[in-house]
Amino acid sequence: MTPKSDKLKSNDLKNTKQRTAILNILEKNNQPVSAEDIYSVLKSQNLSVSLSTVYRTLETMAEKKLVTKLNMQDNSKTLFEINHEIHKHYLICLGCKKIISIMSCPLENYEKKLSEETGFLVEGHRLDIYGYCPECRENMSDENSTVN
Amino acid sequence: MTPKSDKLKSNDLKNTKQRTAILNILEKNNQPVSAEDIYSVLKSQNLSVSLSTVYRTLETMAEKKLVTKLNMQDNSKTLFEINHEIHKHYLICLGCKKIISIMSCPLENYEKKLSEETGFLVEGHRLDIYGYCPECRENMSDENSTVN
DNA sequence: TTAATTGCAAACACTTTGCACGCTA
DNA sequence: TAGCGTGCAAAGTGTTTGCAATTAA
Repeated sequence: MTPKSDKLKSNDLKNTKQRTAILNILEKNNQPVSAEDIYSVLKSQNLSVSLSTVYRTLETMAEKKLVTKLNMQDNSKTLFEINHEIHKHYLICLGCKKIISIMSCPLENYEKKLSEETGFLVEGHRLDIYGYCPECRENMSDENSTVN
Repeated sequence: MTPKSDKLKSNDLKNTKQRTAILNILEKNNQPVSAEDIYSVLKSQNLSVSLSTVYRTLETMAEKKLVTKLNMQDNSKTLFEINHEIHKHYLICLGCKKIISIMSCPLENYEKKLSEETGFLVEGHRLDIYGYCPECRENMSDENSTVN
């Protein structure tokens, strides 16, 4: 029994080729991906999985905490990534749209302070940092390079 | 000339009753509101403004930096608020969905550090904090109160 | 066997757009 | 009166759902 089927089984999910394939893709990506992204990869692999199955699978896996659902502020598609159970934040490049995970979190003490000051019971937070990655910075300083 | 028409004029926007009305609603609200919210208020005031005009106006005003566009992570409707030109963060109550602005920002030094460590040129960030407001905490401790 | 899972197409919610008319400057 | 702004209806996009057929356990 492969670790993948274990993962499914232990969450009361039947082990189907669709789910395994989707889980595979998520595990191979260290970047959050959209349902459509996954669907495209599956298609290119000639694995027939319908887009609605992709959505349903991702939703189910999110409920089971196998994956994490992310909505970026540009309100484009919802992104999904394997849940590594690690508190993370994201550096989002405004140039190439790359998303880089960062594991450090500057907010632990702040939350405590905030809670004391406002009476708000803090359950969690979402921090995304926007800017330009080193590669895009380089391209920017190159006056004549094309930017879309 | 009212301050409102000034605001529009100085941004090369014609002063129409629709825009004034929308700006009014935004200014009265210290909570971010959706296009639909604004549309409802307008309707209740018997001001005939179509929903598409509300969307178009908000979009235009966002371009002119008169309003700020917010997408919350639950991927519900886009919210808008008057741009106070103040760097803010939001406390979002998971109980009553209320959104509270906070003016302090714990991240200034962190951004600098991050930039040094990663080579990422930080342009900005988005921080939302989730939890329960004092009122909802109270309701929670009240075992028999109804929660939706 | 039988309940969970899937594919398909249709429905959905929110938002955007094309076009003819209206109104501001 | 020129052209920006508006209303309407229709189209778009991303996502969800109903249902009948399929498949894992």
